[in-house]
Amino acid sequence: MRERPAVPMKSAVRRTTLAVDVVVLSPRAEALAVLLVRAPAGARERWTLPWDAPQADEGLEDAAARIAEAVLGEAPAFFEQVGAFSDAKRHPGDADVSIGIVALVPAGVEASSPDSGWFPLDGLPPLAPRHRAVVERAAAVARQRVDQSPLAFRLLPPTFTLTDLQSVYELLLGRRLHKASFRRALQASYLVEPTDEWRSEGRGRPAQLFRFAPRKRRGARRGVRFDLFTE
Amino acid sequence: MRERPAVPMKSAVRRTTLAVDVVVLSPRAEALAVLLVRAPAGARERWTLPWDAPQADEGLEDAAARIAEAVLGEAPAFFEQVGAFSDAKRHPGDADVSIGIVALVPAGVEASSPDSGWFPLDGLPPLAPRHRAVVERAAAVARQRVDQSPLAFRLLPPTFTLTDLQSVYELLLGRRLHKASFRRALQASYLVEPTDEWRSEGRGRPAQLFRFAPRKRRGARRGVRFDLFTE
DNA sequence: CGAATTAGTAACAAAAAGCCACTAATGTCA
DNA sequence: TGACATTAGTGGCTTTTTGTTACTAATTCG
Repeated sequence: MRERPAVPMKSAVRRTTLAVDVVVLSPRAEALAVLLVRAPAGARERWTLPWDAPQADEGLEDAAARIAEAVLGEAPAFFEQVGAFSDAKRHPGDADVSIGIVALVPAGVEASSPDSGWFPLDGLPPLAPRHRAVVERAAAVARQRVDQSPLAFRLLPPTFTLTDLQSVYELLLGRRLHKASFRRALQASYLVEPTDEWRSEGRGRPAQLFRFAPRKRRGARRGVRFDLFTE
Repeated sequence: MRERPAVPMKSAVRRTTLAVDVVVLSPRAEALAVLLVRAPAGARERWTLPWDAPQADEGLEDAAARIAEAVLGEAPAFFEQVGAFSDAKRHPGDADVSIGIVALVPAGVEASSPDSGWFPLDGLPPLAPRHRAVVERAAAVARQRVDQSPLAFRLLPPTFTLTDLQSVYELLLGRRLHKASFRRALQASYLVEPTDEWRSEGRGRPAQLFRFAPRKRRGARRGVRFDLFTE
């Protein structure tokens, strides 16, 4: 009856070129910043995301770790895929498909490569169109996940003040939060514990340092929230 | 100092084989179900996810639409990437990398291909290991996104009762919800509007039919919720 | 007709979040 | 040295949201 099978699963798999594009995010100078590397001479744009083709039998996250480590000197502690990008948008290596991966690095970590730099998300230099799309998606994913995953703690050193933590949340969410409410919610969550150290930052009362130490898992049996839709 | 450049972006892009694996989800018999197709004779497992290699210059979502349409007769209205899978886990076509894409179709839509069937998520037949991973990830993504995106409405016909809608939420969330709270939250969200039709389903009072018609965008200026962490 | 069944809502109680104002501990500088 | 500016941290009141119970409404079944 049918001229061809309804379920076309037998077509030969085409060979395509694949790239892993890494978006390393970190708070720099009161803004979320992306780590870019200088493009080789002759490239159309002067800066690109760190990227490479995955090696044989190398997982995508492993490839991302290797690529980020080459620029930073050490691998970030957090990675997450943000999507596969295959549209016609130009890639610096002309890869057919890019896997975008976001990595988070604490404030203060410096890149080991001199051919790299941190650029605030709202002040990026010209990038290949595909890289621009990957960065935008990565930022959107980070903002969307911030209260489903302890992302914010990956953007801070092992100990931090509660004001530091609140600043990271404000950075990701793009709005100011109320100090008392923020601390009350944090208290109820059992996510941090105080150390016995205090940091004096010039003027003002010294702040206690805390560390990320999630202890309990509350049921969180909440009703449905229809007002969180983002699309 | 270093023996090789810190930023290894010049390695030749390897050629890899790529597959798009589609997880079509729909509520069937009080459970979330996946659409599977019969594998060709000689395959190690009798069932697989619908999959294929993307054609030249075909976007990944376009490929997913084509693949799903071949089984269903029409393309689903909703697609979302759930990740790229590259680990050694075996794929039916031995693709190096799979892009997993979840598609949602309303309750009641029938497959046009006789070589296909709906299987509840907790009663799947043996699948290739990579396909099993893709299905698990797709279900996790659907569950995670249900209150950030109007997913639930994609699993229902154009008009539905509020009890239908609540049932879909309960299916996705895996727990019962309170009727009054659910309706109050829905009311406040301006996501649905009543039609002037009513449905009588055997015994009991007839229920009014509603349609998805999002009207307002509330600011949703809420504080941070630390209790929503899922990992 | 009355019991069973499903839809829909009012009203109250409990919990969470927003908000303001306060106290605490430091540095700055006249 | 002592007032003041500055940042940290908290108590407690108000407002909003959510959980819960218990009701009323409209239908079928027998």
